[in-house]
Amino acid sequence: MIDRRLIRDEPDRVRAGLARRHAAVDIEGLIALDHEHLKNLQLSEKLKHERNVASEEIGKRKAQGEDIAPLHAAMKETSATIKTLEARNKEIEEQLDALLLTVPNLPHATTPDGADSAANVVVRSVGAAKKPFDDVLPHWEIGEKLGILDLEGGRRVSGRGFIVFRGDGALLCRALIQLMLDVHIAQGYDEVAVPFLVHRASMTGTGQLPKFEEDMYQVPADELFLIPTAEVPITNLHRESVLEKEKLPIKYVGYTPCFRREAGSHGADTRGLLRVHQFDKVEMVKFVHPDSSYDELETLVNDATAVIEALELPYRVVALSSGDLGFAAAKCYDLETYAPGVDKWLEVSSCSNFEDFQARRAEIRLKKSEGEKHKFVHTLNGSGLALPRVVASILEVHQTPTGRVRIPPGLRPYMRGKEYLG
RNA sequence: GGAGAGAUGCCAGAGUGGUUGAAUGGGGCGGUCUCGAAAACCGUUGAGCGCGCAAGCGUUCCGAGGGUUCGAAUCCCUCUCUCUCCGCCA
Repeated sequence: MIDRRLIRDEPDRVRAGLARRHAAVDIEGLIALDHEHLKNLQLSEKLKHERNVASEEIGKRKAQGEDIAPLHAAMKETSATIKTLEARNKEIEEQLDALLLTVPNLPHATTPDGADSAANVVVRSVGAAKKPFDDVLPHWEIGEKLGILDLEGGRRVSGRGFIVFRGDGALLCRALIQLMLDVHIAQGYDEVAVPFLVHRASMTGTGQLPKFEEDMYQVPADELFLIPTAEVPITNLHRESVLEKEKLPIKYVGYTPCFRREAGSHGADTRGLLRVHQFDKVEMVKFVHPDSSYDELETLVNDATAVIEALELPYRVVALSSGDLGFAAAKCYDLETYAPGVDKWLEVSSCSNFEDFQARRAEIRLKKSEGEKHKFVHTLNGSGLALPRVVASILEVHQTPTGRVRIPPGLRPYMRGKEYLG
C-alpha cells in the first residue's frame, strides 16, 4: 500500500510513478475522497472537544446538585452531528481503503522505464547461451526417457499442470532443496518451516489480495488460501508487530511448495516443467532498515545466484522495467537460467525490494528513536530458487550426446555421490 | 464437534458509567550511591491521526464492530481470536 500522505502531499509524484507503470488508477478520486475525509475529521474533532468540555462540566454540576437539563439538550444535538459526520467518514474510509489496496507500488528511480518485458535490461550474464551439442532434447523428453519425470502420472492424479517425479527425479528435487537451504543458511539466513495455507489477512498483507484472488487456490470451507509462494507466510511472520532496528536485518529462508492457478496464462508454456500449478521453491525473505534496502537487494541477488553457480548453469540477471514490475515491487531483478533444449531463458528467481509497501499493509513497523521518520521496515524477497525450471535447465544444460544427464559436482553430495541421473 | 474461561500499556495484572491514557509490580532508560558492579533509592517510559516552523494543542485507541448515554475500559448486542477439558484423528 502506498502512503495516503504521499497522495495528499505529493500527488504529482504518485501520478508520475503510476504512469511509469502504465497502471490505470483513479488517483483523482482518491484525492477527492481523502480531502472530504480530512474536512469531516477536523470538524468532528472540534465538536468532540466541545462535548468533552461540556461533559466534564455536567459531571461537576451534577455532583453539586445543579440543574443540568439545558446542557444535556445542547450536547445531545452535538452528539448527533458527530455521529452523522463519523458515519460519513466511515463510508469514505471504506472506499478509500478498497481503492488504496488496488494501487500498485511506485517504481524506484533505478527501475528502467518501459511498458513491458521488452524493455527489461540484462544487467549481467554469466556463461554462454549455447547448445552443448546438436539435437539436445527438451527436458520433458530426456526426463521421460530416463524415467525420472512422469507427466502422464501428474495428469492422471490431478490434471494438466501437475507433475510427478520418480526415482532420481524425486531425489533430484529433494537434493536441490537441501542444497539451496544449506547455501542460504551459510549466507546467514535462518531456516523456517511455515504453513502452506494462510488466511486472507496474510494474503492481503503481502499484496496478493484483493487484486489477484482468481490466481489463488482456495479452501472456502475454512477461508484459507494455498500459498502461491513462501513469501506470504514468511513475510507475515512479523505481521502487526514492531521490529527493533538493532535486530535488523532479519533474514529467513524456507522451503515450501507453491500453488498457482495460472488463470489467464492457458496456452503458454504448456509442455514440460515450465509452467505448472504446484512446484517447490526455496525462498529468502529479508526485513531490513529502509536506509539499506537497496544494498540488501543486491546481496539478495548474489545470494540467489550462488545456487545457480553451484549448479553450473548459464544465467543472466535482468532488471525488470517499470511496466513489467510486480504489483508490490519498487524494483525487481529476475534471474534466468538458460535451457538449450527449448532454447529459452527460464525465470528461476525473482528478487524484489518492496520498500515499505508490504510493511504498511501488514503493519510491520520499525521501532524508531527520537527524530527518526521511518515508520516501517523494508521487506525484500527472492527465490533461491524455484525448482521445476531449474530441473529443466539441468536436464538440458548437463545433457550428454549419449542421452545421459551429468549431475553437477556441487549437487552430488546430496545425491548419494551419483554422477549421472537415471 | 461439545462444555467452560478469557482478551487492558513492553510483560504481568488492577480497574464495573464522570480529570483513568489507565493503579500496582516487573522490565527498559536516566540518575544518586560505588574504584567498578550488584543491591537500594529517585526520576522517567504507549501509539495513531489532525493542526503547527516549533514548543505545543486537539482527537482517538483498554480484541473487532455496533448500541445505550450529555459522558463508556466500565452497561447491552454481534463477531473474532486464545486457552482449558471432553470427543474424533495423523
